[in-house]
Amino acid sequence: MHLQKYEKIPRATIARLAVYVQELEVMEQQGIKVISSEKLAWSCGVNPSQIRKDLAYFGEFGVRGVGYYVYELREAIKQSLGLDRTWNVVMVGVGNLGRALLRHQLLRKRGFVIVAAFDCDPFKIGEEIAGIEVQCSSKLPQSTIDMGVEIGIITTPPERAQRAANYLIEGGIKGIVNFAPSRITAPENVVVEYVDFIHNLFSVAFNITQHQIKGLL
Amino acid sequence: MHLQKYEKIPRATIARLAVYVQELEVMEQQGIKVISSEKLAWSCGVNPSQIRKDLAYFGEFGVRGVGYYVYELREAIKQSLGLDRTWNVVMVGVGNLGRALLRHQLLRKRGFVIVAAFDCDPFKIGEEIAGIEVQCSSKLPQSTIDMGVEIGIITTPPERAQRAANYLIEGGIKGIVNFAPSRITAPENVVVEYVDFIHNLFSVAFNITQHQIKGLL
DNA sequence: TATACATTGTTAAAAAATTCACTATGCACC
DNA sequence: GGTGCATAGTGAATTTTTTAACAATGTATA
Repeated sequence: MHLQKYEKIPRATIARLAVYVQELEVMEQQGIKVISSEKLAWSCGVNPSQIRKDLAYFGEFGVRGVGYYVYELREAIKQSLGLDRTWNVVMVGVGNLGRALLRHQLLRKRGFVIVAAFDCDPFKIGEEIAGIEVQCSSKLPQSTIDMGVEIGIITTPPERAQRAANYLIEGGIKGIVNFAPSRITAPENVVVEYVDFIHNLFSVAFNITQHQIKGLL
Repeated sequence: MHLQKYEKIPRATIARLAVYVQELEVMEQQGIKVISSEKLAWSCGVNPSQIRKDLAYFGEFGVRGVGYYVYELREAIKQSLGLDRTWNVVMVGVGNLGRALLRHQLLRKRGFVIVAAFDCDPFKIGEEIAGIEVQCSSKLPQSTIDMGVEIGIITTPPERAQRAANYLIEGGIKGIVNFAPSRITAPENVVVEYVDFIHNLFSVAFNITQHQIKGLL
């Protein structure tokens, strides 16, 4: 096992590594066996040094004068990110987005297996989606403890996100991905990550506006 | 209208401004009229200076010794981001995620109105979701031109993302939000933004692993 | 009107991230 | 085995972003 240099790794590096994995998989499917940092950089839209630096946090994976072996690099990155295993996930809040995620194939393909789904709406409880039966939220803490679940996904409306988080925390969860557009508070030892694609729409809207302003100057 | 100082604005600032808007709305609902950068910072999980700096890119919105008027600040930020209008959006790819977004209320609430949806699957064409009829992708370029659409959302499988992008570009779109896990190429004048929540799961998984390693040391 | 206080706006310092430039090294071919 | 070439790894320089510190200024009170 490659031993990571003990140094704080930038958040941005983690995000990029995920992109590298993605692109390496595409290359693998295309039958490409070896890739240089320059070509990989080009297809990921980053600088080649950036890639080499990002990888350097975790070890040496390339061959000088040659490049990186696609398969090996991908595996090495996945291992570095802790993705050489599967993670059990529970979901709280079975609305439109929740359903879409439950049915989403890619999650499982990436090693994230949704093992249970919870909602507080009596009309939803008992419903089966993608082979998973929706359970009452009050059962959440005990279930996650029993099943040894480590990650929770929140897809409730924003006003119920904190309550969902509390259930998850009570259930001994270690990390939360919050899709609800609201901040939540959690103890230090619980990792919280926010997903909000409205931000990306904001960003696009802003950049379009900027482009137009620049065009006028 | 507040004139933005002509200076490049960090991407991270834009993302944070979106968070500020979110939290300001929560505060407004709670009847809070005035807020200091310190309190807002606390609830957004950032540093107070950060907030003041972020806002300074766009103008002066606060009152020294008092703070910021919640309503005014929110409006000012929205205006700064180009969100004091509605944006017409089209969607390409009506799978699970696409359907969820079509039914999502928050998009419209934020001023992003999905005016048309396209898919290349004959079984989906003609279907109506949330009041929008799915059309054949080949009609996309002409439709977006006719409707004056500026933003396109791609929710196709990754292998069809580039084709979707090409249609959108042909249709004179100005910005793309790509939910498919694959990079796309577009001309300079088209803004592209990627959304991939798998990254966030990766990040959580990684951080959990790190926590545990740190715990062992 | 002056004084105290709170909090912004802003400049300077610090920290972090990115990019550059160069060194080291593996491979292919002679 | 030696030479040339390509490309990874890395330390230094640069750029960007964040944080801290403080000066400016509006409000409230006497």
